[in-house]
Amino acid sequence: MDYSYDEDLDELCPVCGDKVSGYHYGLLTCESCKGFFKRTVQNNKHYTCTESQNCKIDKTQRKRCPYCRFQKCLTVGMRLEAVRADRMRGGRNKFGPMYKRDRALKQQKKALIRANGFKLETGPPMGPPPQTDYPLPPTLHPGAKGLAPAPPAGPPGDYDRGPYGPPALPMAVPTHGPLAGYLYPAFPGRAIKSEYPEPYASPHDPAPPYGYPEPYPSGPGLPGVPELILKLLQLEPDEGQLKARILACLQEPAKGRPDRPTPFGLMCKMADQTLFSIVEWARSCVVFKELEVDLATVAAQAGSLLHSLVLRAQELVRQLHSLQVDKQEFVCLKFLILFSLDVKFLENHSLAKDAQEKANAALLDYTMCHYPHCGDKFRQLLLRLAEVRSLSMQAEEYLYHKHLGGEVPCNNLLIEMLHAKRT
DNA sequence: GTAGCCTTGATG
DNA sequence: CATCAAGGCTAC
Repeated sequence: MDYSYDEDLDELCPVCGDKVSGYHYGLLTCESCKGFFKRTVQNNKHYTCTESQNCKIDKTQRKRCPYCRFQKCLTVGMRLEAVRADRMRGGRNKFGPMYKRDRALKQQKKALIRANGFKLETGPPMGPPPQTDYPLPPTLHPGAKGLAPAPPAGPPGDYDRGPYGPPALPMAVPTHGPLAGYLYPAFPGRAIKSEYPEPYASPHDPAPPYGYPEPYPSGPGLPGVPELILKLLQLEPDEGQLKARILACLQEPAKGRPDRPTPFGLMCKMADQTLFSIVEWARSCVVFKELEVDLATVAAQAGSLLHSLVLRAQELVRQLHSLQVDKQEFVCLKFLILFSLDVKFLENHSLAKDAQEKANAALLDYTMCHYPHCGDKFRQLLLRLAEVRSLSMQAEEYLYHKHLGGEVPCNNLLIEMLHAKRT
């Protein structure tokens, strides 16, 4: 039989990479993941992972870990609400218009790519095909202005919203938390015909801003997530690995210094390991690879007090927590910091400026699309960004001051970078 | 339990 | 009436 959407049939399932058979529970997936998702939700199944909850899910291994498979289903955006509590067959649900828009958008994208000769770049060879053809004009972003396939198609306050306000975004699903929150407790309301019956079909507890167990929650066409954000998400380092590395480093006895490490010494070690990770990330970051920098002399000045820096940093963290920064926003902020335009003698300034503008636009798009009830979020995020920059400059001053006094205990990447900035 | 195929039924 | 995304069935 011929599918009228055969244009989409060459797409691959965002969960396992198998061939897509149509829209199922919110997005294009294969037949097997459709069935798996249905069985899991209908039968209120709870799985456990015997590994570290980040098993690779592909066509050949998808049966090995149902826990991670289901997590991935949620992460890429499959909708619990689309599984019918009353098991009513046939008909259509309220996702119909969303599917229609998504199809239209895909067609539009393809037409544009054909017309402009855009090269479809495939992401790194991991997980399912990311299909993040990121060099797309911003006009293709799911806009905040309605044109687009914004998944929360309905009015604010409907099925996409958890009890605390933030939408049940694919990415906002807590991937480590107990699964209890996501399933219908054995379909308590059999009489309910609706596909979006319980408020607890949405996660109660939005993912903590910085604890992301899943390194690559990729998914083609995550509805409402701008392409740049998808690309950045793919580049995210594995939080677990980073923590383990920092921890291992802290437990290592310092060479040639048998005395007990001071808190400041420990902080330097942590900063060093974190910096390694940031440098790794930056080196792999889109656009950043193309920058050329001519380093200049920076005047040294005396630093300020560590105590006030720590207090300010704590306050900043508190504010970020209360803002409920999600992962999409987090990667955007990181990218914006990387492309701060205050680097002197940056040669291709326009490239950096362009990258920053794109990231700004993506962030604005994203926050307006997903947090429309919180119209101020974009501005709030930028304010925090300014605070991050200010804090980092003062921390740098402080460190340099300590370094000149011979007080920085480790000869490390941190100091190398300080020197690089000041020579 | 998985996954391919079948049946159903609202929608346009 | 055709479409297509739900649920159902069943061989494996």
